[in-house]
Amino acid sequence: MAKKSNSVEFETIQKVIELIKTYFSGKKINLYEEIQELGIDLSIDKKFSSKFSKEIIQYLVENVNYGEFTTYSDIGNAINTKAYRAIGNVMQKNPLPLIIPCHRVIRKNGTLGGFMGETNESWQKNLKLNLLKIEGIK
DNA sequence: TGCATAATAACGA
DNA sequence: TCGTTATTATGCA
Repeated sequence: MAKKSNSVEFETIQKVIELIKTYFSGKKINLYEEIQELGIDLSIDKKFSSKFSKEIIQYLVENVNYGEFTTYSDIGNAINTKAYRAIGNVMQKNPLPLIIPCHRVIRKNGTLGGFMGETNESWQKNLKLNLLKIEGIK
């Protein structure tokens, strides 16, 4: 039976789940690369429209690996802007949280910042903290 | 505590 | 569409 080019085999999904399990077990893997190697198209060009947002995401997937973290101002320096709030806006629209490591972006003063649109105490923000703990950051 | 700074959503016209 | 305004996962004086 013919499968559409943009559909994904169940087997592939299982592999993705294994990757995520591996990630949560504490092993250092690059989810973005590993998942893309399974043949799933995660190209940033398709997920983000503006050049501004592409630069931010590219910086993240290329420079912030497992166990590392960055700050909103670091990203600002990297792409030559002081619009730190705009960077947060891009994160909020991240279609692939976890895979694109927006949880590794924290505030310069050491506090967490937000996650998945939430700034107050919430399960989303708590999740961010726990992800960082798993990676040995916080 | 205020202001700068860029993107985006929400409006009206 | 297009201009204006409010909002934002920030940072710094």
